[in-house]
Amino acid sequence: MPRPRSKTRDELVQSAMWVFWENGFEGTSVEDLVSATGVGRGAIYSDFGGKEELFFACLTEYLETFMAAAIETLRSDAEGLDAISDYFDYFIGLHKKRGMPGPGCFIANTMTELAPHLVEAREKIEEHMEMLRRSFLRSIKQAAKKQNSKKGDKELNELARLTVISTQGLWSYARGTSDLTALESFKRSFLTMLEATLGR
Amino acid sequence: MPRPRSKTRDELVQSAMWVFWENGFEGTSVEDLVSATGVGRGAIYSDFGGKEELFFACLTEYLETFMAAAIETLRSDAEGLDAISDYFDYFIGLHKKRGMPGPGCFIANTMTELAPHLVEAREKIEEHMEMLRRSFLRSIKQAAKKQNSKKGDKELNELARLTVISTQGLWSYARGTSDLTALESFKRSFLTMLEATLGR
DNA sequence: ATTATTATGGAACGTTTGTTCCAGAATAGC
DNA sequence: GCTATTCTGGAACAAACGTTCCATAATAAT
Repeated sequence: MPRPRSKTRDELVQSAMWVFWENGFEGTSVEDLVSATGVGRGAIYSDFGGKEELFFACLTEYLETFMAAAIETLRSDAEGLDAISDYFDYFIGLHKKRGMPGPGCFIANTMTELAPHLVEAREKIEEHMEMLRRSFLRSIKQAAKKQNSKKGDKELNELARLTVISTQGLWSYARGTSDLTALESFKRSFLTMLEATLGR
Repeated sequence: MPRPRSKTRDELVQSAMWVFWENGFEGTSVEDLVSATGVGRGAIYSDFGGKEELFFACLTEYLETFMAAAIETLRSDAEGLDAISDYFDYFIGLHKKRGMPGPGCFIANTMTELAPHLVEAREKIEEHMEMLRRSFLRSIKQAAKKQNSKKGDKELNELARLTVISTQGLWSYARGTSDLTALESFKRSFLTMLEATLGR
């Protein structure tokens, strides 16, 4: 008996996600969202309550779909540094598809724009960073074992966090340059560094 | 004969710089600037023409004073990796003084927020990144020589760029965490990695 | 003191912002 | 075909935005 929706809630979130990802929270107006999603203002407010709630729904969607798939590359077939290489390829592939300067990482963008002033955003981001760090740690431990590394647990943990932070830097950098090869070059150098460091 | 200024143009830029640095371009209203600088709206428009022009003046000020001093740490007394360590300390010291979550790096913030959509910002940033890369390269070459590294010029160049990107990641990260020790930990790990990589 | 000159800061501008609201459109069951 | 239900999208809103403008204040020169 209800009138059917032209777009489901999930479809709306997915369309809006790209807009927020590219332009940030402040850089996106509700008008932008309306014209990008093809949905009326009423729908946004009846479904989410406001721009900020929609933004957080998009952030969650990003974590649960896009980012989850990226992390999945760290847990699938490849092992050790090869897995980390796959993680890079996943993001670089996106930028190859979307063109440069690219969208970067939605989480990294939000960290820069909102985290200092919005506790809610900061908590969500810190939680995600922890998950990413643990996934990197797993691959790094595999690599350390394979190389008979003498590094202790504490050092491997620090390397995992360093990988998280450096990686966020790369995705930020991807928003500021037109040079796609810089991303490939970073990946190569970073893996070389990791290998050299573990081989001690 | 003219009425003297309550604040010189340079003082205005310096006050405004901190506001833009903390809150970004979109996140800062002209009202914010007025109350932060203690200057009337008229002054902003007669001196700069508008919000965007003032923003770029602040970006330039940041590069010429704050960032120039940071790069100076790479060229002064310390050599090789010690110089890079000093560069880290310079920024970490700022965050120690200002409190966490910190302001990060004005350039890195602008790269994330404006670079994809504003060519003018992108060019200014790319130019600065090049300068920073060359400065890192100088220190890295010193370190390579000291360690009798077998790395070729191409690899050292890639390491310098990686250092730029990773570092930007750290300053972004500083906006999203309350944990100051994470910055110190990153510095330590990163220098360890650089040393291990060069010693090959 | 008077005048000439220039910065000042608040009033007022038209837009654009995020949000609210509701008449009407669109379907499912009868 | 009619009714009940609920989603739709544009009209309308106050607030905030960036910007313009000008009477006023404040000095330096006369």
